[in-house]
Amino acid sequence: MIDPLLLRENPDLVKRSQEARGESTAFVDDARAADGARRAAIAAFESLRAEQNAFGKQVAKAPKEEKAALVAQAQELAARVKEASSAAADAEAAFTTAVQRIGNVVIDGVPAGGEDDYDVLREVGDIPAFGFEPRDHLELGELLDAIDMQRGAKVSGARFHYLKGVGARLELALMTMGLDKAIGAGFTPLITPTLVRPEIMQGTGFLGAHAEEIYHLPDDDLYLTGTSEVALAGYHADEILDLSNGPLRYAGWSTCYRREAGSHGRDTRGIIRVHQFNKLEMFSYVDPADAEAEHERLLGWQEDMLQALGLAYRVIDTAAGDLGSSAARKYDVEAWVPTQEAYRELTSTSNCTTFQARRLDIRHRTESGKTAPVATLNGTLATTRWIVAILETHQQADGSVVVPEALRGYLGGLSVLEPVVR
RNA sequence: GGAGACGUCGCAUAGUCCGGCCGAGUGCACCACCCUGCUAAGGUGGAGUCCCCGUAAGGGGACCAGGGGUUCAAAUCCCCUCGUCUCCGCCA
Repeated sequence: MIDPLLLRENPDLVKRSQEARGESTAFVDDARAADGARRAAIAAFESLRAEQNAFGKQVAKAPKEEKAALVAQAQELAARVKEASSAAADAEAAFTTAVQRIGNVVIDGVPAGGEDDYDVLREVGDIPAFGFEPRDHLELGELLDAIDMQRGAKVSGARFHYLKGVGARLELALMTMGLDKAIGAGFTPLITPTLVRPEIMQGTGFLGAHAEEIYHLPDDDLYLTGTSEVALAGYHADEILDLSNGPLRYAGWSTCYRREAGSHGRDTRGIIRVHQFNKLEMFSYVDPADAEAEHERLLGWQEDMLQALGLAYRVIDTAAGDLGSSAARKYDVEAWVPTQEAYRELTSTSNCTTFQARRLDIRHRTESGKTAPVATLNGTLATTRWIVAILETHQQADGSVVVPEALRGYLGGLSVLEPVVR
């Protein structure tokens, strides 16, 4: 949720943000009108309530013989209070609905427009060249007996897979390498719940435009998380944090579930787009003044990972229209996937400024002693999908795959993954 | 799955039976000051969160797990939900 004060005092800024996102500026006017109506309704209720409170004290103190008359009077007042109270509650709800239609105010410099309007910030690493026809990750995965899509489909359906043998080890190695990276940077490891309550899913902003992407268990009214961000953001919901010693940083390790509704036919081959995968996610709670610097730090750690794995990649500054409602800026790191001759997203890091924290009621105490919403940021350090880029980038003519040096320690010293003869 | 107990301001608790004098007492912790010849003890005062009006000083409202109800009036009575604990049963 955006800052109601900003809406009141600088609606034009909010409108410009909406325009950059390609969304309606009318939402801003609607929300402002709802804000005015809400405040008027609250004022009306509160003055009536004050009257009732004062009157109630008189009734309590009054001698017996006068009580009956006073109570009769109070009854009438009570009816008016009740009416004003529900009017105020309605106005409050209307305001909340209106303000929640507005996305986070994008940061200056974020390119306007939609999915294809990103800025490329930099390209790093050499695009691999092969003296042979490179195999795609699934062909390699099957040669190595590392990925089994057929059995995944048999057991769970399309877009499910088994990681087997070196495939399973590779994923654990990546995740563990990411975890070590995070721990080195001062993150606290956290293995998170993957089923969460509606209010947490709502609070993190995933029940809006992306609702159809999310698995829901109606019998228990719980949602399966599509990213550990949900549980990591919910972790400190309704709390006042102490940030006087710097940011609170968590590295969440969890399985993620996505319905992939609306992506039928896209990335149907292999493990690029699957319903269930694992992810190691950084999550920071910071003083809003430090948010943009933290964002750069998260991006830096992500790039360290890709560089250590010998992957060619580029960093893009995602356009406003492709941000999602909570983010004010988002950088994606995309690795080169040789057989697709394209960069594909491996990580994403978002600065949600105070937007997410406001909804989840996460605050910190400022130097003046007042409370204020914190800023939240998240960023990926490893996921199942990375296996795609690693296998394809480091493959050799015989179908074997050279293990990047940085990963060998996590694979018991294994330096080459060899095809399995069956 | 069955039975029961409980959920109060950072922590620990009082208040709930008998509704109004309870936004709420006490202890610890905390902050300021005072006192004390020293890492202890004592004294005085302060201190919750959110919202509304106001430039401000200040005023007002809400909040006793959450939601609803009864009532002129609810921490207190009733209902539902969530959570914690204990016992029994069951289980990968």
